[in-house]
Amino acid sequence: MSEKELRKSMSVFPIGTVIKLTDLSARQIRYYEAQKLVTPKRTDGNQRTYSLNDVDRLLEVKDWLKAGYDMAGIRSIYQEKSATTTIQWEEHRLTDNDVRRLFYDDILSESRLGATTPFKRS
DNA sequence: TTTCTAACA
DNA sequence: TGTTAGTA
Repeated sequence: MSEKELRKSMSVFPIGTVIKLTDLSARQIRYYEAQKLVTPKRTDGNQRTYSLNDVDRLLEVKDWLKAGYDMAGIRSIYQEKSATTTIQWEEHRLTDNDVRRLFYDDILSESRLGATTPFKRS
């Protein structure tokens, strides 16, 4: 893993900063952590500290939600293991972009309708 | 002041 | 998900 990636994985900001960066509520951010969508580190007084990668992941989660995914669906998208190598990380990005491209039209139509119309299969 | 956990009018 | 209570 390059130094640049190490920095992206470095947990540095508190939840307050993440809220501003993602426009998600603290409630949602903590809930997504419980769903294993992000894994912030804990510091001093049990405070959560997020990395750039965590913020990026949260922003992607917002896209999945807009595309109509539910927690279970998003959870299945990222079922990565503890050891995330550089190559696996890159592949993960490509996969995300491909899927996002697939739902591009859906996301646009959702925006036009102004309302969220969840579509899930069983 | 900010964040944390737990719980619910 | 929002929001509130009582802490650290």
